[in-house]
Amino acid sequence: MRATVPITVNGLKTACSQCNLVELCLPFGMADSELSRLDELVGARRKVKRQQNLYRAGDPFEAIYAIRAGSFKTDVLLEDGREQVTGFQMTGEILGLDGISTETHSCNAVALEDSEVCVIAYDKLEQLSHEIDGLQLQFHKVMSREIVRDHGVMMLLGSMRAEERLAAFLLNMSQRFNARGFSSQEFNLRMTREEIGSYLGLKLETVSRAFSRFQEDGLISVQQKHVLLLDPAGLKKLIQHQQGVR
Amino acid sequence: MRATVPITVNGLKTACSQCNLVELCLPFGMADSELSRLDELVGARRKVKRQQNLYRAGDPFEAIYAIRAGSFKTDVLLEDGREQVTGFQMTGEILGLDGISTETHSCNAVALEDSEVCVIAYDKLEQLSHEIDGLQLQFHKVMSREIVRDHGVMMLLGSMRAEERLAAFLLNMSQRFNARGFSSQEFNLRMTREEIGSYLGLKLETVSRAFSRFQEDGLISVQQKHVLLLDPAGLKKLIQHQQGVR
DNA sequence: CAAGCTCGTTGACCCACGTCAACCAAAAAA
DNA sequence: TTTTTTGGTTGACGTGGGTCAACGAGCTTG
Repeated sequence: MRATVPITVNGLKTACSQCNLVELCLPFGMADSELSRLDELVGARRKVKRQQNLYRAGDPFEAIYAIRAGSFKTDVLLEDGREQVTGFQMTGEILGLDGISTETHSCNAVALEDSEVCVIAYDKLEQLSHEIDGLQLQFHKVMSREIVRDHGVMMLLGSMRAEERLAAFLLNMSQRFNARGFSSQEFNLRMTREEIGSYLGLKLETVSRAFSRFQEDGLISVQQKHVLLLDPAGLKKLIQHQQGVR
Repeated sequence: MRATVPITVNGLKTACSQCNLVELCLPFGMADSELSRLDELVGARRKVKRQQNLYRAGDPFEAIYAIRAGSFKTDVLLEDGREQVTGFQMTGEILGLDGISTETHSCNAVALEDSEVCVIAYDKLEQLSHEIDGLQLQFHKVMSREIVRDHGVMMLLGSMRAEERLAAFLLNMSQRFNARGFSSQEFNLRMTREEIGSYLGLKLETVSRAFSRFQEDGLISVQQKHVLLLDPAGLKKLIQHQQGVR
């Protein structure tokens, strides 16, 4: 069992209008005039240390969270202990949408490194959505994007072979690092082989072997969590032209 | 290539307030006073014949759809022709949410039988959500429920073995038929073994074999699309106590 | 009411990935 | 620093489910 309590809430508010993540986050695409009204939306920021939960399955739903710094994984647990990682989230991405439907969170959100989130009280979001036109649309887009992303993961899990899954995963990470101003070729993964495996429906050994295979084939260079994409086009080709199994 | 055009739009409007699907559909949980205002939401109904598309990946997004009668599947296609069924939808369920994020549908929706949907123009929904308090919340819940459902499918695909997947699928269908006033023990599936297989990340032969195995073990009785659940508890146990593979 | 379909079942065989185990490198703790 | 723990790699081997193929039962269409 991991410690759950020691989570710091710090009072210093951040204005969305002055946040450099604005073009990745909930306010993306909103007019400046609307943007300033958003500043009342973020109640507080909250720090979450590595390995700590932002929330757990079963927790009452009160707020959604925008990642200000760091990264998270979300997962679902079966009674018998099996874990399925349902996603990895980076700065600007929104956590907690699963809680709206039953007013109870249905998955766990765990920080992969020391992180910080903006707490967005859901009732305030609802209320402001009535008033600010662009906010409602943006929020709907965020939820819809999550649904589309989930369909992509189903495609991965249901129809692709191990190496295709890992290739798709690496290209996805690359694209997301790039969108955040980091290199698309070189990055450090924040999750373990086991977590990648859980996400991709594979055992950690299979993930490790696929990494090694890619390196042998000159597609990437890996050392532990450090990844260098030498041939992104090659990875893309692997997904499209490889014979599917299932 | 399948015919795409011959889809009937019929003018006769249905009031949500008089629809018997109200407690399964978007308006679920809304006050009567709010409900009557909803009637302006549904523009028209549209019939979709078996095997025809309600919409296709790439179509511009304009509306979401509530299923009035019949059933659908949604799927995603890879360039090389691989298909992943992302869901099966029944009466009262909402289709088209994937389109909001990019204003373009990202999957295909195909009728499994002759069906009928209520067309809900998205701009009208947005507008009414500003005015009717309960509507916004309900819509958010519908989207959130879809996200939670998707996580469940990821669990299936990523962490369960073939027989567990099929057991979970059958119990899910049973529960949904039951919610619609049909028997939870006996029902007719609307999809083929291949479609079930695609949804569950299995080949049709594996699905067929799992059906046969369940029948041998006295858990169900199957003949083609007709299913009789003889021992739902046994199916449940299979999911919880079986050793997971992945 | 045949003649074609499409869909489902079953068997024989095979392979991608899981399992088990040994080992090493990094990171954390002492 | 040394010790311990955690995470990653690699090999040998086993198996769940994929592949290929034959066949039969319902629908559908003429």
